[in-house]
Amino acid sequence: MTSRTAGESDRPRLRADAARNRAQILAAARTTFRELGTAAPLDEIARRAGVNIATLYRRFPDRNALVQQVVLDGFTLLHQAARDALDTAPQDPLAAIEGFLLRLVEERDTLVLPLIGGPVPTTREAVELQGRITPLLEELLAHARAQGAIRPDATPMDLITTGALACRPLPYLPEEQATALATRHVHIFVDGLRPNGARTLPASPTHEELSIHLQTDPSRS
Amino acid sequence: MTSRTAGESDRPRLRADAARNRAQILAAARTTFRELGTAAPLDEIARRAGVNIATLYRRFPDRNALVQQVVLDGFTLLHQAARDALDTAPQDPLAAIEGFLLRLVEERDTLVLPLIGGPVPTTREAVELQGRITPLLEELLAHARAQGAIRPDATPMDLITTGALACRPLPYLPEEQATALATRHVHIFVDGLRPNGARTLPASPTHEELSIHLQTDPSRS
Amino acid sequence: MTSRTAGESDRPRLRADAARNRAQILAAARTTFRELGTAAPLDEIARRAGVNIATLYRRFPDRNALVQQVVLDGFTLLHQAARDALDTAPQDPLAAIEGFLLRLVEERDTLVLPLIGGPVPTTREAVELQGRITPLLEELLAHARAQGAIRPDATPMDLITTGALACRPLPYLPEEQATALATRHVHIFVDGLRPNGARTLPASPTHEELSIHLQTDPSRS
Amino acid sequence: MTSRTAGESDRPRLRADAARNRAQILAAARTTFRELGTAAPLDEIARRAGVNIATLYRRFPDRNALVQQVVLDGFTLLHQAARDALDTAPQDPLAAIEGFLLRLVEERDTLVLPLIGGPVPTTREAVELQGRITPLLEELLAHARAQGAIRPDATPMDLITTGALACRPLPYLPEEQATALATRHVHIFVDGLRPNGARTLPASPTHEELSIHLQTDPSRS
DNA sequence: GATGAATGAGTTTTCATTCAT
DNA sequence: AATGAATGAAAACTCATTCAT
Repeated sequence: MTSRTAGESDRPRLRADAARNRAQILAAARTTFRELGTAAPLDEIARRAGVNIATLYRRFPDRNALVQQVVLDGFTLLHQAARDALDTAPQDPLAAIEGFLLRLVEERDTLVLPLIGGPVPTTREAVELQGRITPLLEELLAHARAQGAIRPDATPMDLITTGALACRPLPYLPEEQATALATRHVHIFVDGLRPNGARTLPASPTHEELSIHLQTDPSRS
Repeated sequence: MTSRTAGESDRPRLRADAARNRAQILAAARTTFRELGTAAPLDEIARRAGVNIATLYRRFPDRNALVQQVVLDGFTLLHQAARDALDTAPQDPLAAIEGFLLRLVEERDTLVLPLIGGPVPTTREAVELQGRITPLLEELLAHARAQGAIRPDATPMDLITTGALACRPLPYLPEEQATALATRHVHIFVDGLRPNGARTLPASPTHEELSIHLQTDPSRS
Repeated sequence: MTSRTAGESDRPRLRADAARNRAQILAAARTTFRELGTAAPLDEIARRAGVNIATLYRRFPDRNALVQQVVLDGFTLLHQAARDALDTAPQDPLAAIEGFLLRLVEERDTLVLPLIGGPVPTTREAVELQGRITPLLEELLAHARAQGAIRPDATPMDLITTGALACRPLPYLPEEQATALATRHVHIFVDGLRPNGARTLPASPTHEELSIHLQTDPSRS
Repeated sequence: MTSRTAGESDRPRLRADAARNRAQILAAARTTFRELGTAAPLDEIARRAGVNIATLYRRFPDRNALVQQVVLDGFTLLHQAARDALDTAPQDPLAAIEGFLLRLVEERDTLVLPLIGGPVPTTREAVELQGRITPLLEELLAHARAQGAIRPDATPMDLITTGALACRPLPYLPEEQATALATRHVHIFVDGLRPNGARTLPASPTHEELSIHLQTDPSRS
């Protein structure tokens, strides 16, 4: 991945140093949001990025602008991961699903915010991107179902839920160990997706039901 | 569960009204920490508990004292859930494991903090309790292995990781739907624990490796 | 000095435990006021006295009541010291003056407040007592002047100023050393009071000028 | 004295407006500490300095940083006064000593804190400066002794004690009258320093004994 | 008479945000 | 474009005071 972030193409090209600062701010924002939540002090983010707080404000006029860019970057990655998984799905769809989930775990530093539980995306770009992901996952599952490689009642929401959960920070563990644990978790989960001996799953809320609730932000965090 | 909270027995008995306030403060703290993180404003907790902020401070001299009591209460529940699961393990050990995980999901309001990723427990009581949980889970797994009901490489840490992940708040969803999604997730995960067709799991960090890192708190949150 | 404090005779006799508490509160108040000023937390005084804050409030309805009692006790001591000095003045008036000042230094724990720089006395009793002290000191000086034992321009205010200064806490020094330094200081000062080779002193504000200003309290401290 | 304060040279140069604010904060701190003690509300200091409380915090991260700078400024003045006194000592050493003490009284607004009884200096700079003062006073006394102008047993500590006492605020008196009283006091004290008829002084704690105790701060005040 | 408890009103400290350099 | 500086507003924490036991 390059240092340019999603959605940047609309904007006038930044001076080299400004672009570097912007990237550093976003990187600092991601790790800080992961550790302290999206209510984390902006000072702290600026400090970690090595820039003055006023520089952060010049790039992102308010907290939400920063949060939304982080969200958008996350959705971009998520979308890309789903597309890439779809490419390999015809050969081994379950491996493709597992690869998709493991990639989310690996890149979860970039993904803190966009999954269930993150802030509601409010930019047009992010909302559109979000809408394009579920169909891709549905398609991924369709491949697997067609080959009898998966229990028939698994849904895109189950994959998103798993991504959301497995990407959550386990903040008191070093990266390596947290990744190892999350990887094992995904591994077992994917084994549970196989059809042999699968029990019937309890009912899932529909995507529509979920969407209704994804529009209101209960808090700043 | 009674309204008395863990560890209270050491302390001089509180007056009835004070005990009520204390319980309300802890309940408010749990929901607030879930929603806003452990850096949440203490005012907010006091407001939700219906007491003055100074009353909160009288009971809990600083934020950490409150956090630690919430952690302790969580470990108490976790310990009890493990013990109860062990009671039913002889009949159907996998059902006991699933019941254990689903109980954590159901009672996750009380469990926000004590699992991996929560604040490091610093009180003697909490540390002791924490240390007693892994052996119980090991015993639970031993039952399942003895009956050939589970893949042999699953560890207590896998169960704790799953509990930690599945209990994480999905804050933009109403309780009911979040519970439904987490329940399905656990269901699939438990199916993945069965031995038939299980692939070999990647390596797990050992309990010792993990313990080393659970002693330092990178931040207040 | 007994454990009864000045002005107590007006009040109904206290129960033995209450009297003990009252004395402990006053002792704690004196040391606390010396260390932290009269704005010191009343909690702290109650804590040092080993009683509940509400008990302090029962004895002294507000901070000023406590301060005034400490002031009154101080004036009582000051008055007594002046009277005692006067008794020995005929033999050696300069020794009497020195004895007076050194006694103030020794008992300065009880004297923190009543001298120049302390809170303005507002109770009738304290004001009366205060008014009786200057004449006693004037008489003491008259003896000394009559015997040619002192420079003629020294005034009661000079003695009070010296008492006020020498009684000030030097809080980072242990009692013993602070007393030693103050004792030497008084010693040298009294040598400076002798008439031989005395230079003329600069003008003193009159007692009347000073009195005017002693009626307003610039702050709570 | 210029508007720059001691120790500033280490720091990056402040912007002109910031330097002005800093000086105003220190001036306000000095008068406020004199009146209310070092536990005085920092709001009050900010208010008197005409700046926002947050501006005060930007310059001085906590109360102690402010206190220490005031201490340091005081030591700087004290050191300078001792050096200046030494310049005039050869002609009339006793006048030099008296001038030294009277200068402290006159400038006592700047000197509230650094003498015995003030907060223990904790910065390297202040400790060094403090250590350089006693030898200067010893030299001053040596001149006086060499000319037979002073009682032989007077020590630097006696001068420091006198400075400490004479500089103490007499807060219920207007400056002018407090100065007049302190001036008379110093005058008499210096007369007491002369050798003629001097009695032997009681023992003094040594400088070493005192130093031991000057390293622990019994309280914030 | 004494105390545990509660609270309202501070004071301290931090943070988001804007402005001047 | 970036930063040092300032500030108002919020949050953390303390204290004086009163009440109920």
